[in-house]
Amino acid sequence: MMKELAKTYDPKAIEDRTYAKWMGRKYFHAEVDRSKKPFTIVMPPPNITGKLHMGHALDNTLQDILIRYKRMQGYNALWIPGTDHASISTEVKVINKLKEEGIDKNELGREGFLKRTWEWREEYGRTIVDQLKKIGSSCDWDRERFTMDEGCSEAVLEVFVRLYEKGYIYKGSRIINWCPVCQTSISDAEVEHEEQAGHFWHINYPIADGSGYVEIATTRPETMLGDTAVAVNPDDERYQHLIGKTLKLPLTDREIPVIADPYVDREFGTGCVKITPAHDPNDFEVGRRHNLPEINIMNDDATINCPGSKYDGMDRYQARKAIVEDLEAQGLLVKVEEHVHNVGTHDRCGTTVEPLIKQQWFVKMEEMAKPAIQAVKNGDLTFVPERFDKIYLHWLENIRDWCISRQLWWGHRIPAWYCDDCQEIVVAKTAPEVCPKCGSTHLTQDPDTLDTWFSSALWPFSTLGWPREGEDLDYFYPTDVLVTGYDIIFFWVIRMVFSGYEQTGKCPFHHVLIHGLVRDSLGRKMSKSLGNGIDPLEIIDQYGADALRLTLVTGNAPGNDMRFYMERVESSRNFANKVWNASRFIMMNLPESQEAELAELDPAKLTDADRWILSKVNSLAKDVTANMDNFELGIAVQKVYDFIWEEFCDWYIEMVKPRLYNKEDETRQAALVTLKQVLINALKLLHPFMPFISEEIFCNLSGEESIMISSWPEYREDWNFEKEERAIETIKEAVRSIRNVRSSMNVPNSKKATVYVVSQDAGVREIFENGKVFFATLGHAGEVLIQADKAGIAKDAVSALTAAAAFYMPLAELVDVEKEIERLKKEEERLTKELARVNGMLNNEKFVSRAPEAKIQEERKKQEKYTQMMDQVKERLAQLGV
RNA sequence: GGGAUCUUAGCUCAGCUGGGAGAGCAUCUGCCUUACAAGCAGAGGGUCAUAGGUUCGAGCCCUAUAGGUCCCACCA
Repeated sequence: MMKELAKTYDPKAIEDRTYAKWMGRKYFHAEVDRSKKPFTIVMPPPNITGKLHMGHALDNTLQDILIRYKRMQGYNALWIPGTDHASISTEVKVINKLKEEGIDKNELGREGFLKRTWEWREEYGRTIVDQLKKIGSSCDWDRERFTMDEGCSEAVLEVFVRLYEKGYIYKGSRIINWCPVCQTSISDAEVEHEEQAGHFWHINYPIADGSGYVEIATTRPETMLGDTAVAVNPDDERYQHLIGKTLKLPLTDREIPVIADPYVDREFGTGCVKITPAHDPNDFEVGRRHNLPEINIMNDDATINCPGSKYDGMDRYQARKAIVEDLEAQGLLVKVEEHVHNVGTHDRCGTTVEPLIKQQWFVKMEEMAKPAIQAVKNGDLTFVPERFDKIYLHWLENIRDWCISRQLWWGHRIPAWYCDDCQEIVVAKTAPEVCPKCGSTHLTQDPDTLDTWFSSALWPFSTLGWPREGEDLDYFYPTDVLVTGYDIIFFWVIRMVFSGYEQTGKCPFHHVLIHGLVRDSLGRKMSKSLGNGIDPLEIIDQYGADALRLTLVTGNAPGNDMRFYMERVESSRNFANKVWNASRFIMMNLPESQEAELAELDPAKLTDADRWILSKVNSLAKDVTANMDNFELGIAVQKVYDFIWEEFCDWYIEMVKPRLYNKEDETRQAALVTLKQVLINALKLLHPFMPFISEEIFCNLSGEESIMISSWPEYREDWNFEKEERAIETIKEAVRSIRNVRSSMNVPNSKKATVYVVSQDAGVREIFENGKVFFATLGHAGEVLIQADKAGIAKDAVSALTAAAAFYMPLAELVDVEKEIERLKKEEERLTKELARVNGMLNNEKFVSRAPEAKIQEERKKQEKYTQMMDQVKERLAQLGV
């Protein structure tokens, strides 16, 4: 009985079953094993805010490729999966969900809200895990983690306390970015600058002594309610007389001084700047330098806080309008200019952020940034592609303190307690019983939680058991590669690096493989609001996970964005089908009873074709391995693709068919063994990219347990057959040339022609003698006659010429002499050009004296070849009377 | 304002350290050849954005210019 496979590849019938098999056999699980080298990847934990999108599919496909490759190479490969609590994003989602139920967050209270959020987490965390499994991720689910699980939370507390004790975490009243909608502080990294068309309002501030006005310009007139000075440049001769004078702040009854500060750019605007320390980061600095009062004029929801004024309680934009109108009414509005400026918005909700002065917790960055900068400079940490070095370094070299407290409930609560009696601050991993200063038992924990990235920053080691010492940490840490998108280098990669150095003394990973965004076919970001997102699961459902993975990993360079086309998925699916059918063909021919005998490959019985394809798959393994090691995954899989489709299917399988069909052929066994060997090796090289189909075929074919625990093909000297490679390439060229001629003459395949092969070179004749059969099967030849001269060949035979030989086919009734002359002329033209190029190079003394010897030899060979071909063409043309 | 990146076949993109321009899709012409029509065989199609430079040799390195995309930045 022959093995029968379905005619087309059906991923659905295979994928879930295969994944379940892998899980059942614990192939993804890794334990400390000192006899093997570890290879570790931590998964960037997807947010539990919803479903996986195409970006996740890409990110995890890349990681899975690397981890499967290393596992096959014999490493103890560990890929740690997990999810992120994503504090603010999740909190917003849950709030919205509650809203739909008519529940307000505050009604529920902190406890109740957290309970609901944990329920949310259970549900979405599970969905995400299921989706990761669907794409074939071979991560160790026994080690699945969550940023708010017990271990990660302990790590967070430990780090917070350590940094606090070291003075690296402090609480302070500083200007921070405030989101009036989310009602929380956010870090600099979370502010997105957006160019907006606005106005530049020029306003006169009257000088208190009545001697005139000072004209200032502002884009945010409402903030004038909080002005506490007007600044000019100390060197600005225009305004020397104003320094020290007092101005009447319009719309208020306050008077403010004119101060001199080098921050002011004399060239910009009027050269006079209103200073609002409580609502602008620059003004804040100026204010602190000059001990100016900081007047907060805004509530947390961005309404005006100005008791007693008509603007009190107004929304910020409403107030802006009212203030401009009032100034105009008083004749103080000088002019209004159109002005495009950058406005900071909150990356989660798009709301314009307000700089506000608040008590917050900060991480001092200066010291911790140093080793992270060094890491890239001394090569301990490399980015792929390299250009991201600069982005990383630039950010770190200009880093500012990190605001880590958030006015949210979902997240790690800040481990700080305040004594109700003496206001002492106690920072500790567990709640203190009494105040260490006054002994009071009335202590209240800080209500705030930590920035979600505070816990993600510890992910590479918290997931391995840190802060507890242990075998896992010792063995698997530091990890090897981090795979992530360029969009979170600032948020995450940088923070992991400095945290890794600070807490463990080591860089948490050696390489960062950066990928871009998956965009829609028009190049737009996939987004909910546009509705242009493509669900990876739908693609898997329709085309299979392997097709999706292949699509995501090909046709784009690392770090670049890619467009997602259905046509590309289809072409990936077609490749899967090709692999499937090639395998089906081979298995149909394998006799089940003799499988055991097939295992061994007897070099003595191999034909040129066998050796050629073995040699090809051998160098393929070498090339692909090199590409994998350089993280050139797209190039690697492209080579496997080309090999399987072109060399193996279109050439080798076609060449081998006559031997298979003839049961008496004494090289039949060798062909079968070679087919099987080459296919197995190709499947192994393909496995990291297309795990399901490669597993299914491999197991059917080899009877072995699983391809994912088989060994990665290595280059072997005994499969290096240069002579046979050349022989088969010569034959391929001949076949192509014959096909070409037949096609241009519209000779139907059914018309078999006698082929005369003419070459004066005995070695060449031998090659063709050995490959005679290929003219019949691949070139639709009848009889094949190999000879040293043109004896017996009809004058009107059609010719096909290659460098090695000339081929003549007497197709008298079909010959179109005009056409053949035309073809030969074209060839002559081409050869003339080629010869001109080669001769130009070789006649150039400078080339001959300076180019490497190998290159010169190469060109000489070409010169010889083209000259030969040219002679043949000329001879043939002469024969035809031209 | 600073920086990165891109400009290659009709479309989308590859092209690793400089040594004769590639793929997929699309187009055209033949083929249901007993693994595959999700296939096979063939063909057409590109002064590699522009201008200089380095080099024996440039899609690749350098400089400038134009256009696109993105990131960073406290010019009110």
